[in-house]
Amino acid sequence: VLHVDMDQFIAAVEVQRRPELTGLPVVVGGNGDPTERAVVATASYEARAFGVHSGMPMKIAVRKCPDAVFLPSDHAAYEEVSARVMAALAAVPGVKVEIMGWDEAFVGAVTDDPEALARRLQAAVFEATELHCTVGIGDTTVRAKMATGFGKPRGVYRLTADTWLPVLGERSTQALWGIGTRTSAKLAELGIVTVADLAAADPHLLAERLGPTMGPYYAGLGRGLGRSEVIDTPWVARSRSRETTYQQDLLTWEEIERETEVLARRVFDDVVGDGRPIGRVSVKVRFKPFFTQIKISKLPAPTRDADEIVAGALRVLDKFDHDRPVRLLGVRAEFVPDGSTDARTADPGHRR
DNA sequence: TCTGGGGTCCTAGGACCC
DNA sequence: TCTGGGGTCCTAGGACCC
Repeated sequence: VLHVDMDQFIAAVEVQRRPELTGLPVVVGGNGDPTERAVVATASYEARAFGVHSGMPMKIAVRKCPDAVFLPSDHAAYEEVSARVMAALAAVPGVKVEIMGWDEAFVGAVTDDPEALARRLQAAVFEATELHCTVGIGDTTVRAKMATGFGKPRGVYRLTADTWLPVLGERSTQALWGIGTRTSAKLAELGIVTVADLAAADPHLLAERLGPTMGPYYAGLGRGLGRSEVIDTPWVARSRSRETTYQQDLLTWEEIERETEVLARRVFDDVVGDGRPIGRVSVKVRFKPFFTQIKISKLPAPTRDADEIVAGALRVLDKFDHDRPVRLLGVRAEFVPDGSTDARTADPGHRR
């Protein structure tokens, strides 16, 4: 299993089409206006030196680095480059490609020389895009994914069953793919702090404290265990959603209903081409100052009709408090589940 | 200090039925 | 009048990822 991850993807795309930005602090996020409610999608290395990082509110970023170049996030541009990256990978003979996001993919192959294959993948991506990537190698998706971090930038790195603990054993469990701050804190309460601790933990205890599926999964994660096959069948989306943070809080219920309808129609536009019916609709409301609730409801019957999706969203919306300022609204439509299960589902925690 | 947008899956509890 | 055990469906909330 190889994990291909583009280096500084968004910043690299932006600098590539504006070479005059080379060497400058560049911050991409929102619509490029750092006075608005938005967060940083990517900061160039030069901007990072000022303490700017992705996820940071743009308002904070401009305070830390007032001279940075602020650019709007341009999804269409990143998608176009991403498609070329994925096509270049898929064109390498003898590989399977599993796309994991705009800028990363697993590549499966049978080879005696995975490092040589990794270099071939890097060359193929560079030829197609003139952009650089890093390749991690492992015998599971977890080992390959974790290896990538050690190869950045432009490198190749391999993790094996033998090197997993020597390399990662002393790191915090939070370094692992699929363990964030919450789970890391829960594990710490059990005395499990490092990857080595987790590797040695009792799966039964973890099942008791973290759930019958996730507990044993985390125990395996500590040892680098995971899926060893790359699945190249196209991903079938479970849902589509649209959400908006308003620059000014919405204050009247009429306005909140109007905006919910706008979002619901946008979701309809996204799903109409798919052909599959919608079975459930959910609405997300973020109240002032930052309290978020999601409510969901099954539709009376599966539908492909715009008005029924809108009506469903408005029925769900009506269950929220009517008299509080709203800073975000979201609408999600779920396709009717089709019963057949994707093998990726056997790999809990991430998108599989 | 102010916290985006788009996704996936797991867990737990209540309602309801036999 | 007070009550077990098992199962399914539904929704809310949580956690994580890119």
